[in-house]
Amino acid sequence: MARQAAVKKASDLRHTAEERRTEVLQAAVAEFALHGLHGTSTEMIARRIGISQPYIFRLFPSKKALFLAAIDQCFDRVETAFRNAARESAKPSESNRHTMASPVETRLHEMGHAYLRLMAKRELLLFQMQAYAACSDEDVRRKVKLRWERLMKVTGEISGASGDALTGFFARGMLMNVLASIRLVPEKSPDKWGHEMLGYG
Amino acid sequence: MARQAAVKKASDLRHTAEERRTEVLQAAVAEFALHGLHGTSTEMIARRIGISQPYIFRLFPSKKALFLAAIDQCFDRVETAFRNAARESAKPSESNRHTMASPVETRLHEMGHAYLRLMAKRELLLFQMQAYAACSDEDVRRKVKLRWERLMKVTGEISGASGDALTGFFARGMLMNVLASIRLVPEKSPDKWGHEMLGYG
DNA sequence: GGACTTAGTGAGTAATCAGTCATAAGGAGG
DNA sequence: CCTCCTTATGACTGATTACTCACTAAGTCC
Repeated sequence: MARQAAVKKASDLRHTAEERRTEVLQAAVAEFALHGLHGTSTEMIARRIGISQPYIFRLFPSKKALFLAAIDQCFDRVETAFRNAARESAKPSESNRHTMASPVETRLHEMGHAYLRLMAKRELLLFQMQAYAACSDEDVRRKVKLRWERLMKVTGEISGASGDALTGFFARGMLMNVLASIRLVPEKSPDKWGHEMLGYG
Repeated sequence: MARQAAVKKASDLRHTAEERRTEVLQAAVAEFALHGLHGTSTEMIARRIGISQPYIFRLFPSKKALFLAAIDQCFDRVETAFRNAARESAKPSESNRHTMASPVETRLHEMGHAYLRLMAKRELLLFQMQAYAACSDEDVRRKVKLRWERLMKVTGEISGASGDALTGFFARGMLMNVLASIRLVPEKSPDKWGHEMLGYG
């Protein structure tokens, strides 16, 4: 509290390199989400957290390496959200006790909601689109492909969903991504829309 | 024919401005598809068709204007393909005479195939992803949103599909876009995959 | 308090960028 | 031949870029 009037730098204190790396990664996701790999300068990322631009290159070997790390972080967050949702839906609760749905359907449905909640912040959503767009770069493509395969595998395992239901699940997710990117949402309330997107239309 | 040994420029002849505009637009789609709005330089576009970079700015007021024109062109191509597919599927043919499907299903199915054929070239596919990614720019977003609304409306009208079937149709399309962008195709043959994507899995 | 490590920066560099402008050059009509 | 319009370019500019490097300063251990 006493620091309040320290005047100068936003980042008064020295942090550990690991803390900084985390900060940079977070800022990178936010900036890359808005302007993409080529549209984002390392200067923009640095300014966002109040460090000097050269310091980025002490923490990450190159801009692309930072972008690749951001991809990993985003897929990690989705994967974690899915795992938590599946674990939650295992125990009976107010959200699923009144349905007649099969456990597989319940789990998928819960995971869909978790995805909606994650994407509501728009940052992950937009970054995802930037990652797909940057796939002409072979390194980016390799990483995104790897994480997609893993995500589909994991999702299938923890939900128990078959190939067809799984395809439908991801298809709806991707449509939602696009429509949310362009802010095109059916006239009805977005909540209802999200609900329908999950297969309850 | 006599010109063959003229040595110097790829574009020997002078063209009309309108012809050039078309060439530039085509080249722009190809380059933007690979490297995005910010990753593509006007120099790259110019080189692709053998004109000087400044001449681009005689034909289009700015790089962004060119990008916006490219968006229109791509949506036009999809829309045309859909219209043709719907018209084709109206008359009985070997591709639909043996099915028990309703006319609406037949039309949607045919339009899905038309989309697959369009996207097979990958150029439109990748450009589409770049357009979505560039939607943090308000002008881009407005244009893409407008064309999406129009495409959904037109698709509904000419196929006769209801809201739900339509959502499923576009959802599958978007999943296909993403999976094709990252070249992630189920183990099975891509043909079969495409077929399943259209709802025959 | 001195030696050493780690966090962090200021100043620079060579390259690339979108966009401007003066001007060349091809072709059509006289 | 000359005139005139359109197509097209070379040379340029000021801004921005990813990335480097020599350096400072904050902690830390003895």
